[in-house]
Amino acid sequence: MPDHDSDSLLNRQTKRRRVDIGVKRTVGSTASSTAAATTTTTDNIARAKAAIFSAMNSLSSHSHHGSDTDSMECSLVQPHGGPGVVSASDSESKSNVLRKLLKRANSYEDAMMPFPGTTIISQLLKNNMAKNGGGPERGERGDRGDRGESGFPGSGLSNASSDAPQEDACSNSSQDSTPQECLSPFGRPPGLATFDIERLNDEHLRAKRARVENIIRGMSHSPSVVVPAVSRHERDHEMDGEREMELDCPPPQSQQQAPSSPRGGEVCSGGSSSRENKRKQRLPQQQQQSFTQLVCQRKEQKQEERRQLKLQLEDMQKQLRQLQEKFFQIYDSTDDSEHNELHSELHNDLGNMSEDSPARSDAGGDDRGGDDLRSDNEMSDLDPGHFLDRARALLQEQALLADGDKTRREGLGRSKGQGGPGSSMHAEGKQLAETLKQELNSAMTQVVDTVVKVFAKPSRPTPQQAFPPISIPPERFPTAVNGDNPNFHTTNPRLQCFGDVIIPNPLDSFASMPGMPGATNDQTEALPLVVRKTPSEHHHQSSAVGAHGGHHHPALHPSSLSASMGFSPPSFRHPFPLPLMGYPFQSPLGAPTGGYPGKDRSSPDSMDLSRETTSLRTKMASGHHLGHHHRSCSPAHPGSTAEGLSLSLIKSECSDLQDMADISPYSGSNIQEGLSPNHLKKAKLMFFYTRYPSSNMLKMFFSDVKFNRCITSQLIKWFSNFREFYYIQMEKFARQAINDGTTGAEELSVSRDCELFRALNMHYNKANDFEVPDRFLEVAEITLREFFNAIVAGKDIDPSWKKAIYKVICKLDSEVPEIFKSPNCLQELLHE
DNA sequence: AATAGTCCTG
DNA sequence: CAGGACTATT
Repeated sequence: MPDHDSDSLLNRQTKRRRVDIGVKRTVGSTASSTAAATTTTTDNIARAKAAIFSAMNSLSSHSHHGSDTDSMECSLVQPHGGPGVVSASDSESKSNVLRKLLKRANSYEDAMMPFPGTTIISQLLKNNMAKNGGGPERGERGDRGDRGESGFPGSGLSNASSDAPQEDACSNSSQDSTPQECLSPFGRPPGLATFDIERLNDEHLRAKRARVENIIRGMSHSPSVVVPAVSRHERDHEMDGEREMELDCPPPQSQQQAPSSPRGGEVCSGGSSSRENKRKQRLPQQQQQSFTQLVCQRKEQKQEERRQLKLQLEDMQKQLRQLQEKFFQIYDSTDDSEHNELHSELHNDLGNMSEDSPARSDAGGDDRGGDDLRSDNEMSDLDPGHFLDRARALLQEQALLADGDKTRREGLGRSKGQGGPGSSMHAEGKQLAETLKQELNSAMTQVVDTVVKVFAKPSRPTPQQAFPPISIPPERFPTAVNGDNPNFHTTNPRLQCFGDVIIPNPLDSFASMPGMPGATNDQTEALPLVVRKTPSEHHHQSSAVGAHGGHHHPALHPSSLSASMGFSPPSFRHPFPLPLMGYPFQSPLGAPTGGYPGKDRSSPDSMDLSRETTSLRTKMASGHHLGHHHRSCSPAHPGSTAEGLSLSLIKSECSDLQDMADISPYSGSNIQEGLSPNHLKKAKLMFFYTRYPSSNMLKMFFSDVKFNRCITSQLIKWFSNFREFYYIQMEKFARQAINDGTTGAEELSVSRDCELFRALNMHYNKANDFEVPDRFLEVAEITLREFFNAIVAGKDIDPSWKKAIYKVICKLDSEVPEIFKSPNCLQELLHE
C-alpha cells in the first residue's frame, strides 16, 4: 500500500494526468492536485470523483483517520443531516449526482442479488410483505437523506430508492455502521417494493444515467488537458460503482502486470505512465465507447429478472389459490370431529413452522393432500431441479393453514389458540412469507449440497463432460484439465452477490501483497477463463435449480465452492475474494447474463498460471495438503485490508486450482499423480545405466506418472541424491585406497564382490534382485580412478575439483533398456 | 526468471 | 531422501 501510494503519487505528480487515482492518496495527492489544479469544471469534477472514491474507500477501511482533506471531501459529498446540507457549488452538486448514480446502480444490482442462502423469491416476498413501512430504520433514514441531498424530484420514491440510501448510510458513517452491515444484503431494507415502484424506479434510474452520461460527455469535450484521464477515470469509477467486483478486481492485477503482458502490449500507448497503460489495458477503448450500452443492458437484465420472478410468484400464488379451493371442497365434506382434529394439527404445525424453519410440509393433512406434499418434499430433497416443487408444497400447505383458519373462524367460530379472530390475511401472509423464506432457504441449501454431492460422487467420466468434477479428493487432485475452472466460474455468480462490496482501492490492497509473485499473471490469465467457463456452469446451475429462469446468480454457497476445491475451512473465511476471481474482465458488455463467451476452457494460458507455484505443488505432491499456505500468505501483509487478504487468497486459490489442474491432468486413467516407492526403486535401478538422465528421459521412462514441475524436479532430485551418494562412495574408496598404499589407478578395479560395489548395490539395489549391468562396474571403476588420480594429484584442494570428474562421468551414461519404459518394468525385471 | 545442479543439513 | 541455500546456465 505505501508503495503503491508513493508510486501513484509520483506518477500523478509527474504526469498530472490523473487526478483521481485513488483515495488512499487523497491525503497527499489530493492536496497537491487541488492546489495545482486550475478551478475548471473538470478539475472540480475530478475532485468530486476522488471524493466519491474516497468515500467508498473510507467505508471499507474501517478507520479512516481522515486527513483534513479526506474528511472535507467526505462531508462535502455526504451531508450527514440530509436535507439541511445542500451543496451549492458546482462540483458538489455534480459529485452528488455522480455518487448517487453510482450508488444507485450499485445497490440496485445488489438488491437483485440474492444472497447465498436467501432466494430471490424470499426476498421478493419479504419485500412485498414488509410493504413500504416495513423497511429497517436505516432505510428510512437513508431515504430521507437521499431525497434531501439529491436534487432530483424523481428520487422522491421512498421505497424505490431505499437501496440507495442504504449505501448512503454506509458510506456516510463508517463508524456507526460496520462494513459488514453494508455489505450484507440481509441488513438491507426491501429494495424492491412493489413492482410499480420498481418500474418508476427504472425510469428514475434511466434519467439519472442519462445525466451522468451527459456529464461525462461534457467532460470529455472540455478543452482541459486533464480531460482524457479524468473522463476515463470517471468512467472507471462509474463502472466500479456499478459492477464492483467485475471491474475492481483486475486493476490490481493489471497494475502489477508487467508491461510485457500480452494484453498490455497491444493497448499500451507509448510514453504514458505504466499505470496509465495498465488502466487502459484493463478497460479497452471499446468498453469505453459502449459504456452506455452496458448500462442499458444491465438495466434490461434486471428488468428481465424481475419479470421472471414476478412470473414465478404469480405462478405460486395461482397454485396456492387452487389448493385453497381443493381444500375447501374436501374440508366441506368432513364432519366436525375430524375437522377439529385437523385444526389442532394444523395449528401445531403452524407454530412449529414459524419457529423452526424446515418444518415438514407433509404434516398438513395425513389423509388428503399430504401424500402429494410429501412426495414433493422427497423429490425436492433428492432432485435439485425440483426444489421449486418444495416451495409450492409449502405454499400449498400454507394455503391449507390459512384456509383452515378462515374456515374455522367463519364456520365454527372457535379457535384453538393463536389464529384468533383478529388474525387477518395479512398476518397469515406474513407468516407465510416467513415460512416460505425459511423453507426456500433450507431448500436452497439442500439443493446446493445435493448438486455438489451429485457432482462429487460420479467418478467424472470424461474430462470433456459438460459438468466437470467439482469435488476433489483431498489427497489426490484428479481434476481433469477441464476440471479446474468450473470452480472459478462458480464464483461468478457470487460475484453478483457481492456486487455491492466496496473495494477501497484494489490497487493498494494488491500492491500490499509481497508474497504473491505470480499474482498478476495468475489473475489476468485466470479471469478470462472464468468468463469462458461460465456459460456451461451457469446453464447447468439454472437448470438444476430450476427456479431462476436462467438468471445468473444461483446461490452457490461457499460450502459447495470449497468442497469443490478440495479444501474447505480456509475457503469459508473469505467469501469476498471469490467474486473477485470471477471478474468478467473482458466483457463488461457481455455482462454475466448476456452473451456468454465460449466455454472453451483449456486455453494454453491457463497452464501457464501454475508456473509460479512450484513450492505449493511440491507440498501437495508430497502428500501435504494445502490450507496452511493460505495462512502463510495472509500474515505476509499485516496492514492489508480485508480486500488485500481476499486478493491474496484469491491468488492462492487460483494457484491451487491451477495446481490441481496441473497435477492431475489425466484423471481417470492409470496415470499416477505422485511418485511411489516403486518409482524410486525403478529410478535407482535406472541409475545403474544413467547417472545424468535428462528430464525428457525421465518423462519417457516414467510414463505412468503425470509430469508436472514438481514431479520432474523430484525425480531430478532423486538422481541428484543418487549421484551424491555415488560420488561420496567413490571419493571415500579412492582415499581409502590411497591410504592403503595404492600407488596407481591401474590397481583399482571395481568388481561385484568389492566393497565399493557392495555399498553401491546396497544403496541402489538393496534387495539385490536386480542384476547390475557390467557397464556400471566399468563406470564405477573409471570414476574411482578419476577420484584417485585427482586426489593423488592434490586437486582436491580446489573446492570444485570434483566438477571435472563429474564432467567425465556424465558422458558415461549408457542407454537405459527399453524395458524400463514399461510401467510394469519392476515386475518384469525382478522376476527374471 | 526458470531450470538444473551441487552442497549441506536433518 | 527431502529441503534449502547457493551457483551456473539459458
